[in-house]
Amino acid sequence: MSLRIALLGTLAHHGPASGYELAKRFDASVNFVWQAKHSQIYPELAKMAQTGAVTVEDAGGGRGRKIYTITDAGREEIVQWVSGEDPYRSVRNESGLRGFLVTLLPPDEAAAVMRAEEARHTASLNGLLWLKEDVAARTTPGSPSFGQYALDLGLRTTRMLQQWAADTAEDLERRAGTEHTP
Amino acid sequence: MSLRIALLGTLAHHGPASGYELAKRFDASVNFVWQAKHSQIYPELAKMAQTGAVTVEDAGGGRGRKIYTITDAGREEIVQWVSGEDPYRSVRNESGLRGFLVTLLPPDEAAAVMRAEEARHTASLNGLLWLKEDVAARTTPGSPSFGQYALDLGLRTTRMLQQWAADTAEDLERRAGTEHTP
DNA sequence: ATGCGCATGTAATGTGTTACATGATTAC
DNA sequence: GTAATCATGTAACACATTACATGCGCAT
Repeated sequence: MSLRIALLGTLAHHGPASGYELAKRFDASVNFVWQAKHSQIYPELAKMAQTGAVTVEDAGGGRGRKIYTITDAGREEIVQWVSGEDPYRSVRNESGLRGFLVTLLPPDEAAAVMRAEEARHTASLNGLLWLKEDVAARTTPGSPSFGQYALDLGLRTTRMLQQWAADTAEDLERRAGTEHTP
Repeated sequence: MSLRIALLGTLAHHGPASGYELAKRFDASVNFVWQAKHSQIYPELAKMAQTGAVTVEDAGGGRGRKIYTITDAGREEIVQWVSGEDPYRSVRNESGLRGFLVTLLPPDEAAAVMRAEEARHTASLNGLLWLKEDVAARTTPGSPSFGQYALDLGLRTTRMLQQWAADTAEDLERRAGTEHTP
């Protein structure tokens, strides 16, 4: 369900697109909250076309390129989902899982793992900051602006993760230093 | 793979447990980074017993209760995974996805959705703070302390999400106020 | 005896990943 | 001509959720 909604949202925000374009947009925006490969996106688009959430039209380019456009029914689906009262929130955070397990390594090795995570987060933070400038440059100030809140969330999440990795690494390094090597 | 590792990690941190206990521990700790239902946990434990990552022993209670214990091979699997160089980090954040889509609602409705999210995060933050006190009370100060970094990550994540929901709601409310109703 | 919490599992279905397969257009 | 990028799809497999099914022990 969530993938379907995420795709509809992307179509609603940025307008009609081909499956390929959609996959790239996905990578460049929703990516830090939801991920999907093209092999999952294509069948989902076909399914949505059948149920009337999107319309398809054939276009040139590549091997039979298709453009998908969201319908009113599709928009209605988004509204229903967003304002829905389902209390369950699915969560998956592989970086966080590492944090759970890192204490099982000796402090010095654990610290190295966390420094690597920190570097990874720094890199994606730079990517997001670049994206933000890019979006700001193309947006009229004061307008609703696509994915503004989501981008903000992405920045906050990445900064938090980076900071956590750095603090954890520091703590582990301190421990490794004061350790009585057995 | 990640579920397997998360289960092994839970066994390594808290010691031997039955599938049922493990499922509850999972809910109470790893929950905010990884989720799993008992129907996924039981078969995975059976599989791990076959490959020698854990050992099983039968115990009383219920309908044939079984206790699982991590082996050295299981610990080695964790170490390999944590220090592994796989750059892919799977992410799934349904709360975040809502943030992406909320701008598709009229500002006042969107604000209400975000206020509801904020309340949800406040509730889970309280749960984590309670958990933290509970853990602190049972842990010797200065010791490595199980899942310390992960709990810290949980607190930071939840606080960040709560703050983001509040800020977003505020912004949306401001917009709803200054709006020229069409 | 009725319901609740402990306890374990399976079956059907849905979602997601990896690998395979194909072909057009553009730049060098 | 050949490599990269655009472009779409399927098949096999792995992972996850929902629903079904069972049974013990304890409290009311």
